[in-house]
This record gives sequence, structure tokens and C-alpha cells, in this order.
Amino acid sequence: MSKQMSVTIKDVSKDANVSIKTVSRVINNEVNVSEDTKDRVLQSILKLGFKPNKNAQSLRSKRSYMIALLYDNPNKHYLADIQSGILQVCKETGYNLVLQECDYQNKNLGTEIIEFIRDFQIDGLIVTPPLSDMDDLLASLDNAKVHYSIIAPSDKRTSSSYVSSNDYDATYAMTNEIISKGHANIGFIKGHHKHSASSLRYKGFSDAVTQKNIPINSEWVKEGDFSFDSGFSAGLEILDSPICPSVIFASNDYMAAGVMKAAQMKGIKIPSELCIIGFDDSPIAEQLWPSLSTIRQPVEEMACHAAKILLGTVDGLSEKTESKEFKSELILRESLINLSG
Amino acid sequence: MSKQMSVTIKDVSKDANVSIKTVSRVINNEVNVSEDTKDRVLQSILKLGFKPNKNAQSLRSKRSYMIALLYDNPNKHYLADIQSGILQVCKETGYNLVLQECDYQNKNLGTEIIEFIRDFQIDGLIVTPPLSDMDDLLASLDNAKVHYSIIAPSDKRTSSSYVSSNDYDATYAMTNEIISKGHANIGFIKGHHKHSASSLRYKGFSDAVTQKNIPINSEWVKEGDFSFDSGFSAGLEILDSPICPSVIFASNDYMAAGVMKAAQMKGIKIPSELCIIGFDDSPIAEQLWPSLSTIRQPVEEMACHAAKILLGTVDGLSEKTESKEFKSELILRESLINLSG
DNA sequence: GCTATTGCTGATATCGTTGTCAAAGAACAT
DNA sequence: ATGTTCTTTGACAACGATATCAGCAATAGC
Repeated sequence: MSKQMSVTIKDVSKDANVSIKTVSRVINNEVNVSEDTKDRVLQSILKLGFKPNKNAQSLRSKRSYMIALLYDNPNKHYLADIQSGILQVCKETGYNLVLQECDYQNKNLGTEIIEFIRDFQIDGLIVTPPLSDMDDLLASLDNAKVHYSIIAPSDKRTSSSYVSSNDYDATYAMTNEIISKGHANIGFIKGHHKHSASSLRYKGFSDAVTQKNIPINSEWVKEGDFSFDSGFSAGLEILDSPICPSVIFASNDYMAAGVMKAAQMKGIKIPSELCIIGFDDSPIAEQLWPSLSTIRQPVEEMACHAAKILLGTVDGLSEKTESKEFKSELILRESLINLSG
Repeated sequence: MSKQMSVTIKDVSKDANVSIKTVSRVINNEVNVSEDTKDRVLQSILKLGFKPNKNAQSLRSKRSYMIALLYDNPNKHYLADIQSGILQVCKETGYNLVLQECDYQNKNLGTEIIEFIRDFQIDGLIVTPPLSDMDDLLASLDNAKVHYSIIAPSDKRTSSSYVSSNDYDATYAMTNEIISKGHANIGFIKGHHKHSASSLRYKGFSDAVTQKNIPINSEWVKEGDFSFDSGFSAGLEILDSPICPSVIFASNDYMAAGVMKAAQMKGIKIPSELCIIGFDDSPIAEQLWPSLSTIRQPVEEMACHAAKILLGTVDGLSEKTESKEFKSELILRESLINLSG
């Protein structure tokens, strides 16, 4: 414990009576080392408690064993889930995760990120929405030959690896569920237009409704920005209409919670007078009363997979992980019931 | 854009017609460089777009320009706030933040963290609750001469730098507020015993109550673990008592939300029949209906300050930042009213 | 006038790895 | 026996910075 200097490859090479290059070969699992010397070196490594100096490795091999997470002001739970998914993979593989908060409106974003990567020799990026849909950003990354994997892009790009969820299918299915419960007057609150999920979710809803020949009342369709407050205002507006819908479907749970508060303040009973649907299955969905029917996406798993994809390309890991679409799950709770009367 | 190789200190030295050491001196703001040469070097740096290679710097100077955040499964909003506070300071100072999720029950935690620091030459740590109260962990860090700053330790240690909040004063003040509204039957839900904040918050409550000669009914005091579910169960138990309190004070907002749901499910009207108080001013406090009276701590600011303290000791930054206690603020909302009847 | 001090500068060693390349020996083909 | 290839190995350069130390003016001290 008290030894001041750390053990270097040189010490190991002396102990094992080989050259430093051979030790390096063993560390990096290179071919053409005889079993015999390999064993001897591994013994010495264990004995001396040698661990390669990451900075020296980075300097020489131009790799940092760090990946960065790019995000812009997302839902905090979402971010936390993403982080823990990535961290699981990092822990297994010895990588580390660096956070990089971005501003999607920043004109120099691409340049700054590439500079950041160069500075720290970051090995790869995981890009989250809404950045995952910024074509110019991704183009810059491609151009600079940066490894990255994308979480939830709107269109499945063939060029780069991604993980995605089926937002469209999920809202489509939930809308049918709503209709099957006898509802025909349905309001919808869209998300922020900068998120590709917003349009997908709305399309899933509108397609389902249209196919059942249910008209869309534009007074009942509002645009929010995924925040509680925007849901609250949208809810108030919709509920001020001369005729109210019997269901409001919000594009995420926070906005749904906003609608719920708006309704409760107006003395509207949930779910008997108004049903509310959210999206994401945030913790709040279960914590509200009545609890919120919503759609669960396996965010943590998705992040996990995105990290695997990334490290697969970075590391040339044994198994190449492929892009994948994850399925969402309808969660039916108290806030959605059959239309009464 | 298309230049493959990056500019090194050598290129600058050639361009400015000085030695590399002189360039290094300029970069690091060392003394004994004439204004003349300094200008010339800065010109060249600008002209060539030189940026020092962090890995080379790290290797030589044994610094990484990275700090790590140690945490163990906290409230996600809390974590997100902490992160963004730290990131603000990082952005200003050119440092980067690495996440390190820990398990406080891991017996080898100290060793593993120190190894991690050695591996990546991490410059310093920010330690969050409940890790901030693990004396053996902190002792290991001290022993290994690791720089760190602590967020919200229970006792104000003189040895290391910390930022803290006045949990005790805050619950004390809130309890007096409750009493001043005419309430004398008050329930309390403690937090997880591993968090030092739990006992401080309870003590603030019990001292205030005792000083007003209000007895504590042990049936109305439960221990939770800061989760919604634990608040929900505790709420159910308390509300099953033969006599119910007119207020339940929970040690955080999630547990308070749990109590609220329990009450609503039992048809108990809030706040007319039961007042509920939380702690933290999480977003949910404002999103519930009725909205939650609670206590706000400036978490992001605290994290910001912790980062400044840390970088102050690491960097020998101009101004040494001192340990500081932050004041909490009572937030009075709909869930607390005067005792009626 | 001569030595000591101070300010500025650069040649070169160094951090701890990986990369290049050549050498030595074994295995194989001729 | 000789040439060719393949495997295993090591000496040494390189990555891009900082650290050491010495040199050389210019100034100060006696």
C-alpha cells in the first residue's frame, strides 16, 4: 500500500525476464507469444500488481478508453436511465463514461464536439435525442470518422448504428385500445417539434383514429414541449373547449400529469369524466392518483445496447452488435376506463 | 478541416522560432517569459490552432483534467441536479466529469475507487450521500492523498472540504410553521437510516415539537427509505391508526407523494382532512394536486460549489473556495393549511 | 573592475506505453 | 546442405507534452 511509484511495464519485463515489448504483447493479447513466456509474464503481472497506465496507452495508441454521452436537456429520468444502461456496459469492458451536455441550437456544435473528441481522444459517442436527428451534426461526425451510435433516431439510417423504439406502433396500438373502450372524442398533446418522437407519436395516433373513421378535432390537438407546464397549459386550453373530449392522450407522462392537474383543478373527475394517457412510464405515472395508463420503453436496455454497438465498432470486440428496434409495452392503469354513458 | 495530423507543441515552437520548452511555459502561464516572446508564441498558437494534447499532458504531469462523481443510487432528479451543477464548473475550467456508480455495501469500495483513480489519474472526486458519511471510505481517500469534496456530510468535518445544507434547521422551521397553523397531531416519516440527512431531519422535527410540549405519537412515526413505495406503505399504516394525525411530514417529496396517494385511495381529502409536507422540492411537489408544501435546497448550486472547492485544491486555482453551508427555503403550497375544526 | 545574482532561453531527458523493424531460431521445401 | 518461410523475440524510436539543468546576457553588489 505504501509504495509510492506504480509498477510499470518495465518492472514486469525485468521480473519476467523478457523485453517490454513482449509484456505489451501479452497485455494486448497479441498473437505470436509462446504459451510459456505468456504464462511467465502473466505471473509477474499478477505478482507485481501491474496495471497499464491509461494515459500512456492513450498517448501512444490514440485511444482513451472513454466514451462520451451527448445530450441536450432531456427528461431527467430518461437521462438517468440512459446513463445507467451505458454504465453497465462500461463497467464490464473497462471503459468510462464522460458527460457532454450540448445545446442543439449551437451552430458550432459539430466543430466543438469534434474538438472535444480530439482533445481527449474520446473513443466514441452515444448520441441521444434530439441530437440524434441532427443530420448536419451526424454528417460532421461521419466526416471526422468518429465512432458513434445513436439512440432513437427518427428514420432508420443505414449508414450508422442505432437503437430505436417503435413510437409509431406504440401510439397506434394505444389509440386502438382507447377506441376499443368506446371513446371517440380524443384529444392529443404533441411533444416538442425538435424531437422526432413527437411526429412519430402523433402519426401513430392520427393513423389509428383515421382508420376507424374518427375525425380529429383540431381544438383538441395541442403542441407541448414534453414539460409538465406545457401539458398543464394545453390541458387547460382543451378543457376550456365548448365540448370536451373524453380522453386526452399526451405524448409523455409529464404532460399527462399536467393535464391531470389541470382537470383536477377544474373539478373534472378522472377517469370517470376524463381519461388520460401518457407515454414513457416515468415513475410519476404510477405515483399519480389515479395512476396513469402509459407506454413503457426499455430505455435502460436500449442504452445498454447502444453502448455495446459502439464498443463493438470501437474495440473490434468479439461479437459485432447490430442495430436493433426495441418493442414498447402498453401499461394499462386506472386513468383509462370504458366510456361511461 | 482536412489536415490529418494535429498541431503539436513542436510545430508551434518552429513557427515562433523558440524552443518547445518556451511554448510549454507560455501554455502553462509560467513566469520568466518575456512579453515579446510570449506574444510571438501566442500568435503562433492562434495561427496554427494548437491545442495541447491532454493525454501527453496527463502522462507527464500526472493529471488528467478529469474529476469523478461518486454516487450510490440516489434520487434521479437529485443526481441530475448535482451533475449539471458540476458540469457548469467543468465547462468553465476545461475539466471533464466521469461518472462512477458505487455500491455503499461493497467492502472493497475504497480500494476499487483508489485503483480507478490511479488508472485514469483522476484529479479529484466529488462524493455524494450516502457515501459522504462513510468514514472508512473517506479515510482511505485521505490516506491515498486523493483530492475530494463532499456534498452533504452529516457532521461538518474539519479535515476535508464539504458543502452542506441545514437539514436540521429546515425541518425545525417547517415544524414550527405547521404548529403555528394549529396542528398538534403530526405524523413523521423518516428516511433511510443510511443517509445522515434522515436523522438530522427527524431531529429537527422532534426538537421543534418537544419544545412546544407537543407529544410524539409513536404510531405516527414510521421509517421509509426515501422511495415513493415506502411512503405509500407508511402512509397506509399511519392512516389505519384509530386516530389519524392532521398532518404527515415526510422526509422527502417522493414519500410525501406516496402518502398523498394512500390518502386519496382511502378517500381522505387533502388538505382539509390531512395536510402533507415533503422535503426537497422535487418537480413532483408542484405537479401533484394539491401541490406539496416542501423545503427547497439549492442542490445545483451546492454541487457547483463543491466542484469549485475541489478544483480549487486540485488546481491551486486563484481563489481558494471554502466549505459552505447552504440555506434551505420553506416552500408553502396547497397541501398545508390552517387546522380546520 | 570583478564576482554574484537575476531573467530568459533551449538542449535534452523523461513519463509509460505501443509501433517498427530486424534478428535468431525452428520448420519446411528444395 | 542450402534457401525460404514462419514464429518468437527484443532494441529502440515514437507519441506529445513537462522537468531538469545549464548557458548566456544583463544587472547588482562590493
